[in-house]
Parts: sequence; C-alpha cells; structure tokens
Amino acid sequence: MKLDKITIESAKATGRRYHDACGAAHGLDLVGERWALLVIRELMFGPRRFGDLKADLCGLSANVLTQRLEGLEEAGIVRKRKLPPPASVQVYELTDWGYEAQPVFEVLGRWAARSPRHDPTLPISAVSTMMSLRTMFDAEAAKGLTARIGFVFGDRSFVATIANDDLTSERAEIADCAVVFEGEPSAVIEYVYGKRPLAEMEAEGRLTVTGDRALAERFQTFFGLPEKA
Amino acid sequence: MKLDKITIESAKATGRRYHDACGAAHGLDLVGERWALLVIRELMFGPRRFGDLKADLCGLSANVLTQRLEGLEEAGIVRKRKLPPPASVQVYELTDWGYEAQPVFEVLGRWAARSPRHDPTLPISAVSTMMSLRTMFDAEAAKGLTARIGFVFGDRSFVATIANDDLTSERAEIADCAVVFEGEPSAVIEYVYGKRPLAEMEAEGRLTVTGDRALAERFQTFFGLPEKA
DNA sequence: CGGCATCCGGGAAGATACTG
DNA sequence: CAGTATCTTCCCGGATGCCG
Repeated sequence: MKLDKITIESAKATGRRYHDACGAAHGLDLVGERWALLVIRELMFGPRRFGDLKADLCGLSANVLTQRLEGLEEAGIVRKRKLPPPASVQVYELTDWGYEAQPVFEVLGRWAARSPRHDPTLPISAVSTMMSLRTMFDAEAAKGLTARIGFVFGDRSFVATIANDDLTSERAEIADCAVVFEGEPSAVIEYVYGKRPLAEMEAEGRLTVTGDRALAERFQTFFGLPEKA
Repeated sequence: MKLDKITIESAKATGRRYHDACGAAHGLDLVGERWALLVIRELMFGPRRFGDLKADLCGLSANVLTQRLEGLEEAGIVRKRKLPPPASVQVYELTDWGYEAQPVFEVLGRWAARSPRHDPTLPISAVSTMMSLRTMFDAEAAKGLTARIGFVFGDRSFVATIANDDLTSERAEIADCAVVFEGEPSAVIEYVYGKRPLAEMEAEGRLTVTGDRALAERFQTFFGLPEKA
C-alpha cells in the first residue's frame, strides 16, 4: 500500500555510516552494527549454518541475523556457499579477508578483559572459548612444550596445538591428542581461568579428561586473565 | 501521561548488552555503541574539551556526545577533569586503561584499510591522521633513521618521533624537529598515502614544509596502505 | 559558548508468528 | 531448518532551549 520504498532505498544508500577516512571508523562502518562482529566470531573456526549461528548467539533474532549476513556478504566479509551433495546444505563462511579479522578479537578481547565489569561467568560459546585460549595463551608458561590438546563440546570438536612457543587451534576431529577435555565450554573456562582443581570439576561431572593427566593439570597454568584496570 | 519511567530505568539497567563472557563481546558492551570508539579515538592524544570533540566528530550531535561521555566515564574509560586556574576549563581525558585501547585502533584500522570500500579521500581529523601514521609505519622503509617530525594543524601541533625502527607520536609543541609539515590533516594524508609529489602540494598551497627537504620527500615512503582484499 | 535536558521523526533492533 | 513478515520498542540524530 504505502510506497515508502524510496525512503528505504535512500536510507540504505546513505546507511548511517561515519563519513570518515580513518581506518578504524571504516572498520565500524563494516562491523560496527550490533551483532555483526559476533557473527564473524562464530565463523572464525569455519563455515556454519544459519541455525547454528542463531543457537550460539543467544539473544540474536532470526531477522537481524539475516540482515547481518546480508550486510557482511555485501561488504565482502562473508560468503554464502552451498555444500556439495549429499550434504547440499547452505552454509556461511568468511572470505580470506574475513579471517584476517582475527587480531581484532584478540586485541579487543585482551583490552576488555581488564574491564572492572568483565564477568567470565556469563555463558560462552564453543568458538569464544577456543578463541579465548588463542588470546590468553602465555608462551612463557608453556615454553618449549609441543602437544596437541583436544576439546569436545557436544558434537563439535577442536584441537589446540602448542608448538614453537605458540598456540594455534582449529576445528578438527580428535586425533593424536595428548589430552582431551570434554564438557561444556563454560566448564573449560572455569577450569582454565578459575584455576579450579581438575579433580573437583571432574567430580562434579562438568569436565571429563582423557590422556596425559599431568599435562591436563598443567594446562591451566598456560593461561591467565590480565589484572583488572 | 504514561508513567513509563520504570521501563526506562530497567532498560538502562539491562542496557542492551550481549550476555556473553567472550572478551570481544564485552568490549562491544563497553565501546560498541555508535560513536563511542571514535570519541575514544579523539582522546587518544590527550584531554579535549566538549566542543573540540564535537567539532572533530562530524555528524555527532551534542546530546549523543553527552550520553557517550557519561557511559564511557561510568565504564572507567574516560575521566572528567577540571583544568586548574586560570584555565578552569572542563576537559575529558582517558584513564590509563582507556589509553590501552590504542592497539584496537591499529588492528581494526589495518584490517579495515583492506576493505574494497575504504575511501581515504573522505574527511579526516588531526588525531586520526596522526594515529594513521602510527598504524601504517613501515619500520623497514625507515630502518636506522632517527628524527623528530612536526605537524601543525591550525592551532594544534603534534610531533612524531622515529627512532629504534619505531614511530611514536604525541601532542606537543614543535621543537627540535628536522621537518615540519603544516596544512590540513587531509593534505598530509594525501601526501603520505596518495604519493603525490611534495612540490605539487606545496604549489597548490595545501601543504607547507620547513626544514630538511630531503627527509620530507623521503617521509612518504615510510608508509603504505595495504592492498585491497 | 560550553554543557546538558527535552521533544520529535525515522529507522534499527527485538520478539513473535508465519511460510516453504 | 532457513528464513520472511509484522509489530513494538528503543536508539540515533536534529532542533530547540535553558543555564552558568
């Protein structure tokens, strides 16, 4: 009925951007809308389906997710792809440039972790958990160590590789891991950053550990939250 | 008529935050609101007055600036301070932790500069310009060089110091500088990134150079925008 | 003029329901 | 499961006006 399409188009054209040559300002033009950066976060470990994204981004409604994916695709950060048969399922994945946003999460996360208000006991997704390990890894504490460490969160698994005084991680099947942790993402967070005794968390049934127990016990010493500002 | 003040209060209490333990998500809780990060950017080189902030953040209205400053102050990022007499003027400045947000700008800026849509010809503030030099400095290109380089933008001046294969910069009076550039921030951007001949920009009256001319000519080789994704 | 409160219009975000 | 349609709420941005 109402032919307001013109105003909609013009609004999209001008699109509430910062008219600013500053790189950071343009970054906000790209990923500054609400939820946009967290959508990217959830894609940082590989392609995901619409429903998976929605499930892990608690509070994000379907229509907004649709808008963000459209916007990010238009910006060249996200790509829509159809998995080959027999899966034949639609997934969203980051472009190469999209994956290069990784340092943004590390730097922003490290800075924000010093916030007096930061509450590590809030819910956390599997991806965030793995990303947090990347961010907070203390090379000094694990100096010289080489090991693959597995994480099983329900039906998804990840492998962190410590080598050359560095930690890398990826979505992967558990294989050749010295230790495997299984449980909720929040349990790993609680163990690693809350410095809870491993036996205690196992007794509560929140975490299951298989493999090199000594390494599992040592694992939590490789990470530390920065002190509050 | 409608006494909806209660809902307003509760809205401020819950305040559209991501309920997420992820550091990056908390970062967005802190500085994810529109303009917040750019307000911080304008404070990265030292205290500023309300009107100065408003002037350099084109498109930001006074009421929103007030809201952002309040929010950032409450979050412990910004501090309100009264300059001692005879100035007796109110300024806003970053807390120590606020200044630690510097890497966020560098990383976000470096990433966003690769955006196909990034347009370096848009208007740019003095602070953004100096921050951009910090971000895009190529240590290899200036290897071994030691020099102080001055910038005069109207009534504000900055000094960049190149030493130990690193570039630092600060708001400061021009002193002991090998070269001084004077003009609009956009002129410096155009010279440095647009790789325009210095003589050409001087002829147009957009840039004035005093001091070591050879160094001034070489200066633009110390910086480069990354290639587009 | 600097700083802040208030009112208003438009548009983005959020919740829910609905469709293929 | 993967979105779309609709409605409401609230934030953003602009204008105005008050006060020191």
